[in-house]
Amino acid sequence: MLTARRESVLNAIVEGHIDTVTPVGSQHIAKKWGMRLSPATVRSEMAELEQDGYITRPHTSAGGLPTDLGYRAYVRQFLANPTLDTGRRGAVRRRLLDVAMDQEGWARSAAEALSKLTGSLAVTTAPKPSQVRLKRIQLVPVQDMMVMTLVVLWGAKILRQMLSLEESIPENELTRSSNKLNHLFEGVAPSELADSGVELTPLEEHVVRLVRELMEEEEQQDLEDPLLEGIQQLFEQPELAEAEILRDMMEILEERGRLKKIMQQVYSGPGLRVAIGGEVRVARMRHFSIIVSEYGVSDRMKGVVGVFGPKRMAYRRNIPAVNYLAHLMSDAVQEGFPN
Amino acid sequence: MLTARRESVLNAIVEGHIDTVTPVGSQHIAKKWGMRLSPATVRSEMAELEQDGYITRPHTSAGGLPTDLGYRAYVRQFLANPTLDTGRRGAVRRRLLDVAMDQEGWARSAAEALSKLTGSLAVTTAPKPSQVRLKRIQLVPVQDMMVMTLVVLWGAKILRQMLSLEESIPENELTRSSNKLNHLFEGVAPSELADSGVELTPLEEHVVRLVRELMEEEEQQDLEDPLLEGIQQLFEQPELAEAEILRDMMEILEERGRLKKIMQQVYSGPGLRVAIGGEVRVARMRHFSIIVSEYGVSDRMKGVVGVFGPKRMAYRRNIPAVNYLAHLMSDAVQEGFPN
DNA sequence: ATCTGGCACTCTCGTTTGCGGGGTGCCATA
DNA sequence: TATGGCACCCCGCAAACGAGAGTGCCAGAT
Repeated sequence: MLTARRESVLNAIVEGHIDTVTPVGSQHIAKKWGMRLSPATVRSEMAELEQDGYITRPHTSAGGLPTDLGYRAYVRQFLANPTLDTGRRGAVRRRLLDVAMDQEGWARSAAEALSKLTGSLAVTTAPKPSQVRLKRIQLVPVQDMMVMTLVVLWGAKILRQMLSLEESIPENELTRSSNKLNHLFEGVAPSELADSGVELTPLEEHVVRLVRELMEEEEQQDLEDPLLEGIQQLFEQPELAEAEILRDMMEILEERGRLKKIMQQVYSGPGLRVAIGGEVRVARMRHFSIIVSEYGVSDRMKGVVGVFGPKRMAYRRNIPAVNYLAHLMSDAVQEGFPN
Repeated sequence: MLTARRESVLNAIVEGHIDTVTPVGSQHIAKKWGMRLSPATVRSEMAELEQDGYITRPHTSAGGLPTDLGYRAYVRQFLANPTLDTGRRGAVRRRLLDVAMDQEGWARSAAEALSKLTGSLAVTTAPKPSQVRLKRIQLVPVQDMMVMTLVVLWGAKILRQMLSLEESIPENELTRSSNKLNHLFEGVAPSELADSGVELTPLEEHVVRLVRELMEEEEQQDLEDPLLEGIQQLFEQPELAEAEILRDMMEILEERGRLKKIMQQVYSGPGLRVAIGGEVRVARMRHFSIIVSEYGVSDRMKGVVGVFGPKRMAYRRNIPAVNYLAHLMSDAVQEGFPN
């Protein structure tokens, strides 16, 4: 049973640990408490908390450290109503609605704002339309026998691929082919990108196949690649003195794909989620937590925004911040910006 | 005076330090030497080397450590004729000439190859034409009042920028404007992108101005952004146990621009350069070295390729490797590939 | 004139030892 | 049920110590 008082003790332990990094003992808590409880009483509560799995001790007769479960109980209270204090809102909002940028720039600047707001590593993905549709194909000759295929999709995403030809093809013919394909296939989904009923030249066939492949690949990903902002802040964290933890962090951040996978595992639907340490089944995450929220217009255009840091992060501050940014970004997307 | 024997001792110290990480003492050297010299003799040579600034000692009565000057003298011998043993060449060469990729993919795969070859962090920049010339402008409507401007340059570089309009403009008019501008300005340099003598609509004026700005910005950079491959290898290096060194490294790698600036400072012209520790005037580089070579066709299309690592890196292996890759990449560029 | 062995000395590093302090668990008591 | 008291635990730090690696220098051998 997690009585009210016991929960307060747990809160004190978590927050104590968050700012001191060390295990926190009963005296500390009793003191902070305003002397309404004696250390001895706190100790007995701590014994219960340990029994129930909310805290552990690094060794007998040491202070308490929150377990994942302990953090979870602590975090619960912020998930109920995560609103950011109004003070800091203005600047961020303005920044995000102001400039005309492409999606990636926009998402990056959101990450920057979030990073400033939280003092942690912020992660965003650019908004991605749920349907990949062709906007335009452009064939640009870059050299004899070599053509760059540019594919513009709905939502201003650009794909490109080099294409080497068997024979030289004059520029105006390339233009003609571009136009023809655009006419035939404007707005189609990848699956519709096949039999048009119209005669195609070998080059055009080739291009259609290529574009289809690119679009299918694009279709399989349901998030854009994550953008990180504020890596240096992470390096300030004292836990990284531990070589092993540092290594884990590097492995997670090194390859963008890895972080993306983790976020996908965590967010699963609208609303804000927190994954604490081992809660997400990835070994390297053991010492870290991640707060993730989806943003956008569900089933039309979405992305994710979040904060990554040591388990010992400032949830109290970060959860509302992520939530606020998710709403801001959703609003922007809803109003059709950026797009 | 750096006599032959003294130089050999220096070599032994540097190589000894490279594989043991620790200061290296006279016995070690005498042993490795094949017993042709006694430790005492070596000691007296070391005393001279210290006097002349080629080595230091962490404290009295400790082994020797190469100074930047010491490394410099050591490295000199590899700069004379840096050729890679033929064994490893084939695979790399094939990889680089094989696939049809865009420049960035190509440069990245070169970095990958170099990283594999050296076991270090490899850096490349995609080849960049010395002249920025317009290939094509494309205006793509992404939404009412919002147009994406795509600018394709010679060398298949793509720039893009969102453009918000004052009034809605129908798609076919955008296409017409694209065509008109392409006709007028195909192949021009940024400076020629002004008075065409032809009447332009306000939109077209705006686009021309925008394109010019983008191209001018592009023109100012003489290198593309560096691509890194093999970061994890760096993290294996024992020097990074030192928190301060780790921090320096992060600062250097964190922002691409910083590394780019360092490389620009170092390479300054064709041929291979090595910057050892403090030789390049950047505080964070104190514990690191970088080997850089320009590649490409001078004054037409160039990039750089290099290896970054702790001062204690395997110069003997890395210098020929970088040199080989630079030649390979130059050949490829010369043959007009990639392009 | 150069190299070498010997010797005293220095400095680092790992281990051991002792101790203070923060912390606990338990019990008797208010 | 909460509290104060008390014995005890264990970590972290500092001092002490010895072993080992290495030097500088000198006197003698080549």
